[in-house]
Amino acid sequence: MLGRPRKFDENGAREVAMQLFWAKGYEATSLSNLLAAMGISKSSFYQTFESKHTLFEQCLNQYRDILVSTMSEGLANAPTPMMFIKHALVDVANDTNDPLGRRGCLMMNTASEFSQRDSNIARCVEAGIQATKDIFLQAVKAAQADGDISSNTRADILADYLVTVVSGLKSQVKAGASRKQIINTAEFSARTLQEMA
Amino acid sequence: MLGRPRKFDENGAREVAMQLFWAKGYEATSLSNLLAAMGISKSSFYQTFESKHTLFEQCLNQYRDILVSTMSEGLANAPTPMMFIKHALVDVANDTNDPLGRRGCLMMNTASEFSQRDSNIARCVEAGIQATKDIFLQAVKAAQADGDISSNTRADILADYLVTVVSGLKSQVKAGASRKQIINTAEFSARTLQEMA
DNA sequence: GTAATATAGGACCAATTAGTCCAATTTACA
DNA sequence: TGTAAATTGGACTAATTGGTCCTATATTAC
Repeated sequence: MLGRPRKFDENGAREVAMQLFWAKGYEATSLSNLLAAMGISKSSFYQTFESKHTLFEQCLNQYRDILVSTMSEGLANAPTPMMFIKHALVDVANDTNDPLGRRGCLMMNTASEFSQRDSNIARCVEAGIQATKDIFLQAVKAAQADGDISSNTRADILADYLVTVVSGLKSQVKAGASRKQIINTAEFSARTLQEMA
Repeated sequence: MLGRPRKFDENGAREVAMQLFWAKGYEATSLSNLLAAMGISKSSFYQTFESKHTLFEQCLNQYRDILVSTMSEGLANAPTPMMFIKHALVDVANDTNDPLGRRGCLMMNTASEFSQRDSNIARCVEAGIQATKDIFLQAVKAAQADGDISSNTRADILADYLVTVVSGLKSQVKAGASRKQIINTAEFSARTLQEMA
């Protein structure tokens, strides 16, 4: 470990970048935006992160990791699997509180921005979605075992359904939906799981 | 009506532009892309459409109009309101057939790209979503009157739910979901409406 | 024929983009 | 003290962006 040590915190800088990409998207986040927010020089940027595109991939992976571990912990710590599921739905309503919450989900935003033109990124997003789906799948199976959800419908179908509804809710928030509306939709969706024959 | 008449079809050119914006998004569609696809010169473009931004707004409105009238006709021509609703859900699966279908919904794409930074566009998108919601609201009320959907849940909540699920399905298609998966989710969602107490 | 308009093409512009490179400086450790 | 590495800042590219403007030409109505 020779030479001058790095002055800024690489992970911290990446976190800042992730927040920016999340709020504005990849293209709309210029290099100048990044440098200003990260508080480093262009030279340091390229030496540390190689390119804007590379940094973005790292941010996307980091977002996925945080999302997956947050959900995993949420499931593990929830009183019941069903309450985890219900919380995952209803909690989206809290995104309506401040403009920052209206950013949507970085993975879905990324799918929207360029799943069509960058197969690398597309695969990354698909893997991320699959990871969240797996957690929902665990939760559904456990809730079915508990009797909170009927076993008449296959767990994997319900997991797909949950991913779809959550991403729909996030989209609606980004498009301007009211808190009340999100709560209503989320609660109804949760009820569908509980009350379906 | 003096002078030389316009050689190209203005509406046709706008339609071509809309398809491009739909597939690639606003920023990623450059002026050169537009000119090439529309088959007109830069001079004609600016004389006819004023600016890229103006043209985009026109395309967005056109998309909304077509969407709304297609849905209205679909509802009017459907054997029953419930079958219209079910079709609206399941039909999303057809978007998985060719890459063109994986473009998602122009209104939701637009919300994702810049609902945060252009309040004009944001209002336009909100109005469009409201318009589709109104059609679902009609359909739900009619289906409730038919007894195909229980009246235990307020119709407007179910309309919000439908908009959310459809936009979630479209997102999933854009993110790479399989046809089978979309069908499963769509059919389950339709069932929730029919079987909820 | 003339006025009015649309056309294509190209010159031009100012701004921005991501990215490279270099020089000067700073900081550590051996 | 010397070497390795990280720092900043600025000069510099090459390309692209949306947009303006001008010229020359074509096509119509009157």
